[in-house]
Amino acid sequence: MSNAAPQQNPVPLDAAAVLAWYDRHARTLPWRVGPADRARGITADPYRVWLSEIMLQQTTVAAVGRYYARFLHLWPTVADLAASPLEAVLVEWAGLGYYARARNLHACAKAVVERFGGRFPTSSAELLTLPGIGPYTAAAIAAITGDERVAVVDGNVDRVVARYLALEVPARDAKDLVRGTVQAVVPERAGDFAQALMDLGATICAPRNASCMLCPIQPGCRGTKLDPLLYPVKPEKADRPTRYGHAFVMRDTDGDVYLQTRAEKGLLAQMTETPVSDWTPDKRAVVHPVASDWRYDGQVVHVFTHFRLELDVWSAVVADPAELKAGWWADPRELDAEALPSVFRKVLAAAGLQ
DNA sequence: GATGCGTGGAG
DNA sequence: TCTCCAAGCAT
Repeated sequence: MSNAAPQQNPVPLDAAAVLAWYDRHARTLPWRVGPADRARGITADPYRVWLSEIMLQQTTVAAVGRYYARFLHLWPTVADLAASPLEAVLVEWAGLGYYARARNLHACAKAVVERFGGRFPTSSAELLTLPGIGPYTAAAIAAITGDERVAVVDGNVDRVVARYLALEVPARDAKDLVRGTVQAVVPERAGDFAQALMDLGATICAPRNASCMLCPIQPGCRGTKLDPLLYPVKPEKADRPTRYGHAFVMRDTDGDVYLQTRAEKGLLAQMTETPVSDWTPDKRAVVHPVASDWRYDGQVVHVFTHFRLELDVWSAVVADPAELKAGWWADPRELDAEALPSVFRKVLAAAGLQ
C-alpha cells in the first residue's frame, strides 16, 4: 500500500441494511432456523448447527445436503454420535472429503458428552476448545445458537469485506482487519447477521459475479466503484505436481474383493483402500502384491488438493487368499458399507466393480 | 506462518 | 478440457 493514494476511513458496514436484506432474501436450508421460525419460538439446535458447519467447511451446500440428512437420521443427538464406532462415521462420511473432519467430528461428540454432559457449549471460547472447531466454526455456532456478538468470518465474508474495502492484499494476510471491520458492527441479531453476510457473499457478492445493484451495502463499498471482481486479491497459487502409482483389485474365487485400512495419519487416514504401490513423482514398474495372472484395467486420474494422481489399475483372481491377512474380503454389491474415498471407488469401477 | 488435507460442480 | 473453487482446521 506504500504507493497507494491515501484513503479516507471506510464507511462502516451497514448492519441494519444487511439484516433488512436478509429478512427478505434469506435462503431456506435444512439446518437453518430463519427469522420467521425464530418469531414462532423455534431456536437453533446447537448439535445440528455444529454438524452442518463441520460438513460445510470447504464444501458446497449441494454436496452436504444428503450427508447431513443421513447423519441426522442415523445419529439424532450428539450422544448417539458419540456412542457410535468411529468406523461407522467414516463409512457415512466417505466421499465428502477432508476426512480429518470426520475423525474430529467423532472426537468432538465424545468430548461434548464427557466434558459437557452431552449439552453443547454455546460460548465461542468453550467451543474453540473442542476438536475440529476453529475460529470460524466457534463463532458461527455461538452466533447462530445464542446471538453471541462475535464476528463470523468465512470465505464469503472475506470476499465481501475485501471488496467493500478494496483490499489490496490477500484476505489471509489481513485477517485482523477483516474481522475487526465486521466485529465493529455486529448487531443484537448476531446469528442472523452472520448468516446474512455469508448469504450475501454466496449470492450477491459471488466469486465470479457481483450483482452490486442488488447489494444492501453497495453505498459504502469501494470495490463497486472500481471493479469488484478485482477483489479479493488472489495469493500466488502453488503448482500441482503429478504422482504415479499402481492399484490392485484382487478377488477371491467367490468374487469378493480385498480391502484394507489406510494408515492412521496422512492422506485419507484410516479410510478403506485397495492395496496400492507408493505414489511417486516418477512412473515406476509395477510390482504385483501376489503372484497371479494380472489384467491391466487402464488408468485412473484423481486430483487431490496438492497433487494430481495417476493410478494404473490391475486386477486378478487370487486362488489362495490365505496369504492376505491384513485386510478383509468384501462383497462387491455391498461396497456402500465401506469407508471408500472417491479415488478408490474410481479404482474399483475401472476394474469393473460398482 | 506455511503446509497438508478431498471432492464434485460451475463457467 | 481446464481452472477455480466452497460456510477451515491442525500442525
